[in-house]
Amino acid sequence: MEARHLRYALALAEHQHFGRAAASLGIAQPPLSTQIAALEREIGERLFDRTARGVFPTAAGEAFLVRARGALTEMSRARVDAGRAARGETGRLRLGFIGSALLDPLPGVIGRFRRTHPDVRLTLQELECPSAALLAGELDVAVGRGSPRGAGAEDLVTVPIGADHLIAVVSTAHPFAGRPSVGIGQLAQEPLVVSADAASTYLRPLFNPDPTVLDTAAIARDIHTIAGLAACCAGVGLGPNRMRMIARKDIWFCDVEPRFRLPDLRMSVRVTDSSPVLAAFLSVVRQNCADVGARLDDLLARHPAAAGR
Amino acid sequence: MEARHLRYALALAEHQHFGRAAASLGIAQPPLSTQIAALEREIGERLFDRTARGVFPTAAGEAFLVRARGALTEMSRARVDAGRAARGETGRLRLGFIGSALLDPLPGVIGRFRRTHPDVRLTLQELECPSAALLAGELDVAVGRGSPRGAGAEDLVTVPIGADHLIAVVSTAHPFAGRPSVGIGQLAQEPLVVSADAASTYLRPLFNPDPTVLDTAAIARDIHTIAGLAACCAGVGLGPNRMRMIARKDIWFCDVEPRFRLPDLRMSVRVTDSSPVLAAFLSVVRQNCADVGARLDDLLARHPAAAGR
DNA sequence: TTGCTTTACGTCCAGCGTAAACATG
DNA sequence: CATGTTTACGCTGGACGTAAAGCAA
Repeated sequence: MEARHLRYALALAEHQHFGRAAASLGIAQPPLSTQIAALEREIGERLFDRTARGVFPTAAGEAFLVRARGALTEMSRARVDAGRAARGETGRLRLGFIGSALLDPLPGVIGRFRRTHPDVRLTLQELECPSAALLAGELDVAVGRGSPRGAGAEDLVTVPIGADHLIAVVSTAHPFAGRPSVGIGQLAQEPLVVSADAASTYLRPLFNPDPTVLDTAAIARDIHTIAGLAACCAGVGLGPNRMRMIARKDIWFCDVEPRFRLPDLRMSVRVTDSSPVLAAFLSVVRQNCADVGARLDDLLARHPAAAGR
Repeated sequence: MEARHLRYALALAEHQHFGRAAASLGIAQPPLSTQIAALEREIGERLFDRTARGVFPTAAGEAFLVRARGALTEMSRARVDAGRAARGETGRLRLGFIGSALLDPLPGVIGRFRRTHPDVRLTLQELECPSAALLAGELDVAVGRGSPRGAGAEDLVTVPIGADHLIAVVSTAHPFAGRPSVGIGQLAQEPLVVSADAASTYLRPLFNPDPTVLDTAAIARDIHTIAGLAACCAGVGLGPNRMRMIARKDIWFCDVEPRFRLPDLRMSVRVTDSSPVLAAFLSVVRQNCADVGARLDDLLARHPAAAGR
């Protein structure tokens, strides 16, 4: 049984007339007759009653036609669904990110992606180390800080998706409140509140030649906790400029002088991942984050394993 | 797109290898390759990734395969459903009957039919005049008494499906209680309870030469009411022998001497009705009611309009 | 007779098989 | 080089068209 037989049977049922049905199919009457006969022979039952007043489906024919319609519908859906999947309009994307990414680039990117790709199942997960989950195959996109390390890292491409610099946050009751900026020297006199990796790595050069002040800093898991501890007058919080998005009335933000650049927020994906959903997501990222497109294309072109793209 | 393309794509996805998939399909490798290529060209998307480690569906391919499976399932169901419908295993049968038919032939027939044809939607309806509803096209089978009249009656075939004779029913407090039989002469002395058509037609010869005793009889719509009125000592109920199936403790049944045969219970169907469900039902009736088969065959053979059977 | 379906038969395309060429690790 | 896929090409089955033959009203 071929799809042709189904189409012919449906046309015949619709027109109730071999001649008109054949015309609607763009073929002559006799072939239609032989094809219907062949179908009936294969099914083993008469599907149509040929009467003087027209051609009508038998009980078997009625039952057959219902399924025939279903089968042809599935076939047209197969075509449509394949196209949608190829364009990344359906499917699944697992995105892992560090919490602070939710403040700046992610809301715009994710919001736009959800609007333009409403039928993609988007899994969002806040993680301490998204790139590890990406390497483990639990994610499709990781947004974190620094470059991924570990086995398989050579199969990842990583692009910066947003630069940022250090600012300070204090309670409105703190002497710094109301000041647009503070100097690094002043900071070194204060008890500090920073994130764990900031304390251990990228903030240390800031306090050269004596980075030991960081060893006594309070440690917070995310920037909301930094702001909260600062609000408690537990110390001066240090974090990225995008922390200003936090709208608490009991805190005050100061620029840090001189401006100190923080490690870029970076997005990683597997180069071996040829998922159209990922491609669609990257395309949205390109539109939202300046300069990402060219860097991404460059990296992908250079990468030896980027065959399937 | 033809069903062949779906079968080939599914085989390829299953075996992840052109050669083995082709072998499983009973064709050589190159035709499979060309057919898959043709399918991909028609869909407009690559459906399979050909890698060194095997052939794997792309995202578009995955989406396509889901629908392809669905379409082929529908096609095999089309075949199965057509066969089942042709054998009368599915479909609908509307049966109308007079209440008293529920006592004798219908329980056996309907019970057997439901067991052997559980997927047929059987509509059962108690009616005063089932044959009228059959003529009106509201029924497929009518079980009633006497022969159908009216426009279109020549397109019906009617066979007797059970003979019966008259018995009397009285209260256990009635003088007749305990007697195996009563004579017709004794009945004429008593107040009677009969059905409407019995009073007006087929019971009148019983009381010749003076059928006027029936004019004062109480009229009941069904045999349960006859028995109930008899139980109230409202009179002597007259009805068919199958009335003995009624299991009330406050009534007593007597044969009527001499035995008086009642009009046969008859089953009517439209000769123009070629529904397989009806054929299956008639086949059950044949098995349950002796002699019906031969009579039915005879009537159908003689009928000029019985072409489609 | 008329209108419609089926049968008969010739034609041509398309799907298949064989053989060779081409990619890829 | 070995394995597997694609391209090339001849062949054949079957789907189509035309013409003629049933068939029912």
